[in-house]
Amino acid sequence: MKVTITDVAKKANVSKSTVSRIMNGNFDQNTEETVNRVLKVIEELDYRPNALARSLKLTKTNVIGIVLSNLQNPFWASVLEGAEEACQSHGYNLMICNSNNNGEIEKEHLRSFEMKQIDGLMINPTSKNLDTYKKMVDNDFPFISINRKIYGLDAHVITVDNVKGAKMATTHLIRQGRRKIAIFLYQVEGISPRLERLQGYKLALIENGIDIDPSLILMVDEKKGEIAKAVQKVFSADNIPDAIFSTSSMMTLEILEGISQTKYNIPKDVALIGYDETVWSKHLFPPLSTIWQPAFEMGGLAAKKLIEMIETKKPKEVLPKVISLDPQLIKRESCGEAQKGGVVLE
Amino acid sequence: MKVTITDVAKKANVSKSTVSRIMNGNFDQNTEETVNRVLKVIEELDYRPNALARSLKLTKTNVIGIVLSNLQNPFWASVLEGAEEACQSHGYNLMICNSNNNGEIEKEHLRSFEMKQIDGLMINPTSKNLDTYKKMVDNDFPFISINRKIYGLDAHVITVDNVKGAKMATTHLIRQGRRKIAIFLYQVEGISPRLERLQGYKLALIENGIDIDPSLILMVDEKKGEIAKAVQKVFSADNIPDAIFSTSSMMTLEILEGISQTKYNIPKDVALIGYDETVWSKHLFPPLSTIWQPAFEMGGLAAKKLIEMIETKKPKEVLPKVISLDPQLIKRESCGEAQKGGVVLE
DNA sequence: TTGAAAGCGCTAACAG
DNA sequence: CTGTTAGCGCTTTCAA
Repeated sequence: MKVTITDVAKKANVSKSTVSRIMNGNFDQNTEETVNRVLKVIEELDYRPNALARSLKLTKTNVIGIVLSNLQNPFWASVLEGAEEACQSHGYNLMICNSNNNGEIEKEHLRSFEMKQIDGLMINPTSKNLDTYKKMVDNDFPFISINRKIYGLDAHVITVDNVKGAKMATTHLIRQGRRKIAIFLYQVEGISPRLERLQGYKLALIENGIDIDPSLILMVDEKKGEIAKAVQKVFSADNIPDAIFSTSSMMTLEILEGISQTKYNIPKDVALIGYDETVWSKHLFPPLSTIWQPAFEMGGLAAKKLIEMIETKKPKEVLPKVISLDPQLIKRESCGEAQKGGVVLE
Repeated sequence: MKVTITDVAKKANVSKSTVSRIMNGNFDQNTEETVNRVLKVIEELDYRPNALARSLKLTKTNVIGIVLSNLQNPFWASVLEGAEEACQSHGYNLMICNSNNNGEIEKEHLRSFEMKQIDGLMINPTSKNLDTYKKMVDNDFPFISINRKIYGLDAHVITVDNVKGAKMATTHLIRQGRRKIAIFLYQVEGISPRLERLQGYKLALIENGIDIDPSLILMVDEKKGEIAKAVQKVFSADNIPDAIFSTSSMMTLEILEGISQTKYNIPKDVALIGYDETVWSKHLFPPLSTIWQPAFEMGGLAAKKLIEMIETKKPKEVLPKVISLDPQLIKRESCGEAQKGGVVLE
């Protein structure tokens, strides 16, 4: 049924080796006449080499695995697109799976990927399978972490500078005259962007001589409705914030909704800035200030680096191990100063 | 280096066949003693079968390919998540690629997928490679089209009823008292959802005794800025619409922006309804009425159907060939009637 | 310049 | 109940 290299060889009256050579572009090892004849047969038979057999022999699949945790978040959709584009242009295919931030599921996926003999792995790690990550790195398996650092493991990682981003956001609020700045965070759980955004927030306050008020640090569960609760709580407390720093784009929408159910007004009573610029940020009411992250670029860089690690066969020698990209502040009306003409990059 | 079935066999003092049988769960073909011994060695050696070798032998990879065109669009992100989840729960891996709606790129991806011996394909087809799709279907290769029908090809397809959705949207506008309803569409180019949404729009008008005004049918290029131009054009023409039906979520944001630059007000002067409910719809100003589509479900169903086609080995006998899911109307303030309490499903 | 043969790691008759 | 063997489709030495 399917046409194999043997079929081509027979029809062209040559051996499989010859076909193989020609398929792989070693034209100068054969007479022009044979080359043309074989090429013609390949065309006629519409022969496509079985990548499985080839990979088995070469122990190289040209497949890269990527495990992400939330494609609803446009940040990750962009990362994926960036990674896909880079893979494609370098001749690799992408095998994707979704961990949903669940360590068990992640572990299974990694196992499955390994059996499928992927050439390398890009991951937004749950951070719950340190031993597994470590084994890969130790075994010189090409591995790169995207967005999250893995504490206690000297792995390749590419992130956006979260301390910087959070500092920019918080500082912007301070410059707009706000002092009682609340931060909304998902439970930190040792996840580096969360830790670092909190740190950036604190640094900005300290640098500006503002005391850190623990009641303004809102750690919420990722469960539905938790954010609304937190908003309600903070606005019925003694110390009502005059600004909110939301550390995730999905969270921001819920905060907006929560605030709309209070008597407080954005930005008059409370300024709001969100992490992650999105297509909808500027269309919110009021238009939302955000921290933009180079997501597409990050995905692309991660893929390129991984491919370099794969192709040099010396993952550990591909430097630098840590790449940290720069975020940007996008100022809009939600922080209190109507920017005529819309966006202002700092 | 890597541990193979031979290593396990040697260490357990059995043949490869025995190990293979046990790996595949045929426990009753061996004495309990052997089974345990082999299992123990497998564990000790941390043996993971090479899926490449297995697939080569079995001509079955448990890999499904998916080609999409735009992950930025949350609709597709949801489809992908749905598909991924179904694959995962049925023991399949997903290989993903992005055609960017480009026929050439799509063709290359399909070729690459074929060589990688994927078991089946889900695709949002560009519709530019009819011959390729046809060959797959004719060869009994498991193939399913998502969201777009492929005219002239009797392939499996799963869509959301676009005529119905567009009719619901348009009818809603009419019921709100609007008569001069404009529709914004990307160039149709034989793409079924676009054709059908236009058709649904027309049907609604006809059923309500409203003449179709060609000047209110705005076909725009997918290039940046084209929508803004179209908005400007329509609002400086003689026949200014009192409602707009936007047929894509990204488009809607641009229309909103365009309108904000006119003197017209939503919903007072012009009502707006968008295709595709998104996380941000209800946070726009004013909150946007939309047509919701079961994207996650569609992805999941497509994957399950494909898997059935794969596993029965009789793709053509898996019925029905065409699945059409139902959209829903979500009413919000952008169409002119403030809905207290927010969402109202019809 | 070309071919024969071995082997990548696995499965599945078939035989015992 | 278990082992021997052939072979999936390819690449690559080695020899001619």
